[in-house]
Amino acid sequence: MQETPREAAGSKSSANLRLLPGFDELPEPILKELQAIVVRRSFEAGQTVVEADAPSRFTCIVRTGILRMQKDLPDGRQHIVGILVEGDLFGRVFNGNMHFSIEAATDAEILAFPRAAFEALLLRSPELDRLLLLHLLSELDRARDWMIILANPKVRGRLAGLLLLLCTRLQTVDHLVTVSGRAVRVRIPLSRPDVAHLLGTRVESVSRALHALADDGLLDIVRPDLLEIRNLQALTEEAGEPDLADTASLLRLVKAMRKSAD
Amino acid sequence: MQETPREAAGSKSSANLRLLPGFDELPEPILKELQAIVVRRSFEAGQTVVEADAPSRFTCIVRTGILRMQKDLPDGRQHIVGILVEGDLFGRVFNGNMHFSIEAATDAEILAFPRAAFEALLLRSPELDRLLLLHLLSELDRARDWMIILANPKVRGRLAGLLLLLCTRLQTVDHLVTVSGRAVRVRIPLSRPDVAHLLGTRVESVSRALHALADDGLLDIVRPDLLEIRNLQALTEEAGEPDLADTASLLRLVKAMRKSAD
DNA sequence: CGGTATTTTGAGTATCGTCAAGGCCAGTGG
DNA sequence: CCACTGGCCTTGACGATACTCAAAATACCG
Repeated sequence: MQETPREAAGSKSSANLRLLPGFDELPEPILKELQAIVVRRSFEAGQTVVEADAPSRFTCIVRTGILRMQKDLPDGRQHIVGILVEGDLFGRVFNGNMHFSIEAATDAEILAFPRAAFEALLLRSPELDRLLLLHLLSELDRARDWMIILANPKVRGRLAGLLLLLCTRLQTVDHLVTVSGRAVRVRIPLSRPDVAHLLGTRVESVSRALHALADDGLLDIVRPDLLEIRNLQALTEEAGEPDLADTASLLRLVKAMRKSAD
Repeated sequence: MQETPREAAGSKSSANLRLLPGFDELPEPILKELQAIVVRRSFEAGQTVVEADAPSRFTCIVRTGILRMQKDLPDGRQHIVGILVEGDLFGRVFNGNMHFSIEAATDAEILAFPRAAFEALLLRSPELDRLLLLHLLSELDRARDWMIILANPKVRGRLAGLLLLLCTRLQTVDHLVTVSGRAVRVRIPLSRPDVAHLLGTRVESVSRALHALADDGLLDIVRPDLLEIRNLQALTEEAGEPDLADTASLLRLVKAMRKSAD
């Protein structure tokens, strides 16, 4: 929140917190209080949302768009350690600063809760507290899924893992994942350098791996940032991640494909 | 907790919870209640502590030894996604099963809290709840540190990152890290296959990378599992992780080296 | 339609994975 | 006490993969 947001204020009605995952189960008074302190902020692609190691004055939830979580190195390079999408939560609570900076990968809108007020609310509401706890647990699981993807020795495998992750995570987001005919369309909301960095490789290798997958018929490259996955099954095998295959959300995707194919 | 522990019971006096990080700040009555429900369990190296996707009946803290967190694949292979050491916490709370299994990498002792009782306590004690929250946050940070290490394109760099991580994390554990003269001695509590798997590579490459670092004078290999790091600075450069260098704990190490060298 | 940024392709080299053989150490049994 | 054995770690050789640098092609934007 160091940069000046393009648009500052947020009215209570503008952001219906109840629509956020999990928030619909919070008791009415807590929701009201949250509504009272929330501020909506907009960022353009490329803007810095939070600087690393800066005292975090807000706890935030992503409303639209995609953010990049990264570690900045003194020499100017930066390591991407994750992406944040709709419904994701970030910003420290209680103590400590974030060790990572956050940038808008696309134009984005976030809901910010002033930290002090949020923490006070957290202490008073076990439900909110529990919501946060559960969110952190799933976040942790996802970080470990990343580790598995990154531990794949071949770029092809890591790329396949990334694509599957995008399929499962971006399903509910915008129109990034759509099922058309026998294929799944995915729009990749990251530039090639970002993808390369995320996978611990170079743009050239990403390009080659992607085209290799295309040559093998696993997917079509409609545009550099728009793919049509033709063989989800084969992709999970490339990723060496049978577990990603039976993710509930991926199954739903397959079902949607079948239905769409009829 | 699927396997039969070698030793079952645990007396209240046997485990002083106050010694665990953070626990000393809990209010007296909560500590008492925790003492009342805690069970101490021992495992031999190689034993399974928790099976993946099994309903987790305990929330646990590692007391001694080292555990391996891994994802089991249907074909029998397994991906290591992290290690747990003294003071680390594992086991789901509130909902969901762990997606990972946990095995003892060395002989280990854990403190287990029956889940129902622990969760009840969690709801009553904001302090305990907050302790858990903070723990999860730091766990998340560590998972992201892992991602950065794994994103290093070269095995040398990943290995360097692992060694630094071990230096910072195992400092307080057993006698795994000691400062002798101008060097830091590290005992690696993992077999070569485990290290290779963790770094997404093969044992041969680990061996070569390690000996390459030794040839360049960054470290000495006393025994395959016992290293003497001679140039911490150069190692951080290999890891491409300047941030690991100014970790408070690493600085303490350097200071200890200076003092020891005098 | 031109100019810029991004992506792709190409060629050469370094690194890594793979397979196979060799060395080291601890435990076993003569 | 010493040979034998099996597990781990290391070394060597070769092919596959990926990184590097350079150039071309494509997409993007005015």
